[in-house]
This record gives sequence, C-alpha cells and structure tokens, in this order.
Amino acid sequence: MSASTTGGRTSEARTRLLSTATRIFYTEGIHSVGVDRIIEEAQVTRATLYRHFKGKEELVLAYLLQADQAIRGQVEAVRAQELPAPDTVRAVARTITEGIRSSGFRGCAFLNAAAEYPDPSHPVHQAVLAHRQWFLETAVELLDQAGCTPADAAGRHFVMLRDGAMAAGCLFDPALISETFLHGVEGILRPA
Amino acid sequence: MSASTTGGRTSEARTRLLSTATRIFYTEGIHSVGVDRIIEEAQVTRATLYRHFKGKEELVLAYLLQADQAIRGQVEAVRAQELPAPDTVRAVARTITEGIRSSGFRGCAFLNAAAEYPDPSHPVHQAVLAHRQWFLETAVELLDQAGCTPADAAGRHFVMLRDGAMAAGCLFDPALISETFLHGVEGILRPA
DNA sequence: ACCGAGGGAGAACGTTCGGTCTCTTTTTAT
DNA sequence: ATAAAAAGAGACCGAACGTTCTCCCTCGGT
Repeated sequence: MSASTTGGRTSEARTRLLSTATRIFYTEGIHSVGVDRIIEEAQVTRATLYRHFKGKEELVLAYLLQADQAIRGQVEAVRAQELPAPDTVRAVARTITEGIRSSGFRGCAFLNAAAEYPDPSHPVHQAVLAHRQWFLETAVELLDQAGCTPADAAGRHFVMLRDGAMAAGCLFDPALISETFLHGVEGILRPA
Repeated sequence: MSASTTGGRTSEARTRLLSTATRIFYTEGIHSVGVDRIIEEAQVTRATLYRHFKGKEELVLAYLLQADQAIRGQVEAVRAQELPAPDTVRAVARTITEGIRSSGFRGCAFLNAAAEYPDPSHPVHQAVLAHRQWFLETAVELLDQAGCTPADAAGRHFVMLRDGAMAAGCLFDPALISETFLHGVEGILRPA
C-alpha cells in the first residue's frame, strides 16, 4: 500500500498520531483531552502510541517541536526573499496576521501551553521558553537590520505586540486585531 | 467564634473556599487541579463545597467574577483621583506593571482561562469575553479623554500591548516587560 | 425548647485518566 | 527463509476525577 520505507522515526502511524495530536491539542487544549481521544481519531491503537512516545508528555513536546519548526520555517522563507530590512519585518508581521485571520486560529500554541503548564521547571514550559527566546532574538536581529535603535527595545516591543495580537486574535475580531497589530508595527519601524 | 451573622452568601466557609480556589486556579491552572485539592487546602468538606456551588464550573466562574471585580476596583480607584486624562492612562498602566512585577504573578487570569476553555459557547469563555469587552471599552474611553484620535484604534492598541505584557510577564524578565509596556503606552499617548 | 441551616466526616458512585500488558498479524530487512 | 520490528486488538491496572449520599454535631433565631 505504501511506497516509502517504514523507517522507525517516520512511520506512518507516528505521523498520523502527531498530526492528530497537534490538531486536537491546539484546538481544544492539552489537559482537557485524553490519550483515548487521540488514539481514536488517529485510528491507532494504544500500544502504538506508547511505542513511539514514552507518554502523553512526550507527545505534547513533539507537538510543540513541530509548531516551533513550522514557525521557524515561515521566518526563514521570508528572510530568503532578501527584501529590504524593514520590508522583511513587515512580511513577518503579515504572516502573523495571516495566521490570525485564518479559520481555526486558536491563539499562540506556546502561550496556550504556558497557561496550562505554569511550573517553570516543567519540560513543556521550558520548551515554550526556548521557542520564545529564539523568537525574541530573531525579532531583535530583524529590527536591528531595519535600523531601529535601540534594537533590543524595538525587538521586545515587537514581540509584545505580537503576543497581544496572538492572544486576542481568537477573542475579538481578527481583522481589527490584524489592523491594530500592523499599525503598531509601523510605529516601531518609524524613526522616533 | 464569629461575630457576624451566618447569612448564606457570605459564610466563612464559602469565603475560605473561594479564596483558596482563586489562589490555586491562578497559580496552577484550572483543569489540572481537582476539587479534592481545593477542599483540602480550604479545610472544608466536600459537602460544603457542593452546598455553596453547583459544581466545579460554578467555582471557576466565581473565581473569575472575583478577579473581574478586583480589576474594576483598581481602575475605579485610579479614576477617582481625577488626574489629568493622560496621567490617568499612565496610572492605569502603572498598576498593570505593578501586578506584573509582583511576586506570584502568573499572567492574566482571563487569558489563562481562555486558553483552557477554547469553546466560545462555554460559560467560562464567555465570562472572559465579557470582562475583555468592558476593559476595551474602558481603555477607549480613557484614551479618548486623553485626546487620542481615533480613540478606538488607540484603545485597541493599548489593550494589545497590555495583553502582550501580561502574557509575557511570567515568561520573561518582569522588569523589562514593564519598561517595554510603559514605553509603548507613551507612544500611544504621544500625538502622531 | 425547638427547628432548620451550616458545617464536618467520610463512604460510595460511575467515569475517565495515563499507562502496561499479552497475543496475533503484517511488514520489512537480511 | 527467517528474524526483528511495527502495528492492531483489547483486557487490565490503580489512581484520580467530579459528584452524591448518609449521619451527626453545632449553632442562631423564634
């Protein structure tokens, strides 16, 4: 039936499991869904889940890792265009608003996860922190190249606006949120 | 032992119950703590909980109602000072940063609750929406009085910054978050 | 003196949770 | 051809979940 090899890490059942977990965790939260829900919708048996993941927590971490890589990919794709620096910032902001306006948008996967795992020492919480550190560094770098000074403050300002937009994007009119966000980003880009 | 009457709604056991629930829900999340934890720390029996609340959900709603009233009280206290309009905005912003910098800060109770109750039709989610609507209206009103035009956009901008600051306040250095937030608010206040 | 509400103590309910187990079948690699 | 790995099917575990229940004691108001 399948043409590709079934090499351990990229098994088809594992893929189905992870994409199902991603969808359900993102749209319904983490603590409120059990593994039974996931194995049922992934059409996988219980044993298969625990063959690929040590437990639910590892599945959650894999979900966040996947989300992290997706976002990094988006940013890399924008950078590869080699636009003028301010336009690169604008393009990244636009991809964010596209996410907010897309159907099924449920906020930032990482902010949502942090709300469910408040303990800073928990692996899930730390995965959130790691992603956010990368994003902040990236924002500072992009705004520095765009000539914003001090770039640190500008980067933090950008991230703060993004966090607000992502958090509110599923609690208010996404179009208005996007407009407000883009306007705020122009404010950061504009020389003081 | 107690001097006041034991009139239904303000019973001492109920108060202990609600303040305990508030503390635990805020610091540890909602889905991840069971009623057993709450009744144990509140030193109340199971029957007492269900005499005062129909179930856990009603306890969650009472927790959010209490948080809502606390925040409204803060804003009212600032307004009562009758400062010049821009200073009123600054004072509200400062109370927000004081929250962020206070020990035990765990983000916005409402954003956290929304992350755990994504279903828009759920009573808890709706309580979050109601609180946010009030806050947005208040922000627009204050910024309008401060001479910001258009006040709608300014209010949305203010709320977005606040959301970002509250969300990130427990994921990054609170002092830097506060500084960034206050700086952003000055940007909103400053005439374009 | 009395009655009813509030509260304490704790057993019990059925359900769901995350996780482990055995057994069989299919698939892939050598 | 054969052994190892992957997957399906499903029983099973102890624990925790939210909820309801009975029983008893202590008050406060009439």
